[in-house]
Amino acid sequence: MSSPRSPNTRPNMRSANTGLRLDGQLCFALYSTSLALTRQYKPLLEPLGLTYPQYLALLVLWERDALSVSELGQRLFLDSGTLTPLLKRMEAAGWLTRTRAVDDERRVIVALTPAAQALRKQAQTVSRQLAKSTGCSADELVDLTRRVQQLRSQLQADASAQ
Amino acid sequence: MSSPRSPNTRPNMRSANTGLRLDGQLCFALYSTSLALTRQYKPLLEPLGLTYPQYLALLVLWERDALSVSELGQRLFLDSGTLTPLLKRMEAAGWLTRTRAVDDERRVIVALTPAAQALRKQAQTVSRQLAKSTGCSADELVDLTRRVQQLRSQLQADASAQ
DNA sequence: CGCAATTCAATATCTCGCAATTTATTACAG
DNA sequence: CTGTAATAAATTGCGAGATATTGAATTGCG
Repeated sequence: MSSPRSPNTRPNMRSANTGLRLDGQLCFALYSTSLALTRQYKPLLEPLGLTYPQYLALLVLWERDALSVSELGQRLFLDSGTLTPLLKRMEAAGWLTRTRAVDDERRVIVALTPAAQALRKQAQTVSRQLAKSTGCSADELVDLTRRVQQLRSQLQADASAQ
Repeated sequence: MSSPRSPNTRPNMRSANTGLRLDGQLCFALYSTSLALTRQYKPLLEPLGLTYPQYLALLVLWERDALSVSELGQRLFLDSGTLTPLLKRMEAAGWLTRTRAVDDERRVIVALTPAAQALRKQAQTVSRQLAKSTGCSADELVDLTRRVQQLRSQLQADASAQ
């Protein structure tokens, strides 16, 4: 298979359509790499009975359990309309419980079951395999992560500024 | 906040859950940033009658028109099962035509309509606005793009190696 | 009490990926 | 050649995700 990198990609010379190409490459790079990462996770998570967004939700809840839907959404940058069906599937699979808060019945508290807590160790194996797939050193991963996070912050600051 | 050693982020020494946290941050950073970018594009693309993946397909076709479905899929890293309904919607919207190749009737050739070609100029406006939203310099964008692309290549090399 | 804000749920549309199917082409055995 | 098997390309169906819109229940405050 030939490399997907197009031979006429020259970031140094700036032609008239630089703006379109440049942004095209950045948005597309993030998009396609995120999808590639999802594909990479899939076979690792499948034996555990998890999808990739479900795994991300567990990552959050392993660090801080018993969050409300909106608190979880803040950490995942996802809407409640996205989370509700996802959490229902996870509840049906036995990973968590959804109960109304006693002090405020509008809030739904999401709490992990013992099964989900026991899963944490296996997830470490998954994450180690993934880190290997990236072929990057720990320092490279940290640096890249920080840059991408910074970009996300910028985008959100810009979005809320409007 | 640009000190080389952030005080609350210590990637080098860590306890047992290092791998899990590290990878969690990278995969999640890419995932959430890609979604944030999609959200940023949405209001800009909506008046044009385009979704984000449709815009990406146009980016490819503006550079090289008259591709087959699988060739387009190779450039977008997407399956034909994903592209077929997307392309049908774009055909219904009048952006492109889908015709069987005369020399090999298995292949479906996707070609832009004049309307889609005329859209290219407006898309440059969109991309300029986006570049502004990132708050990054052109050099920063180029560098970040290259790193993310490299990560994608690594992931795919690893995936096909299995 | 009445009204606005908050929180989640229900619905509809568009993506994504995989597996199974259909249709076309190619290879090959006879 | 010819018929059949293998291969290739696209489509279809299914389950899961994201998003926006709408709506309903709850809370808080004037």
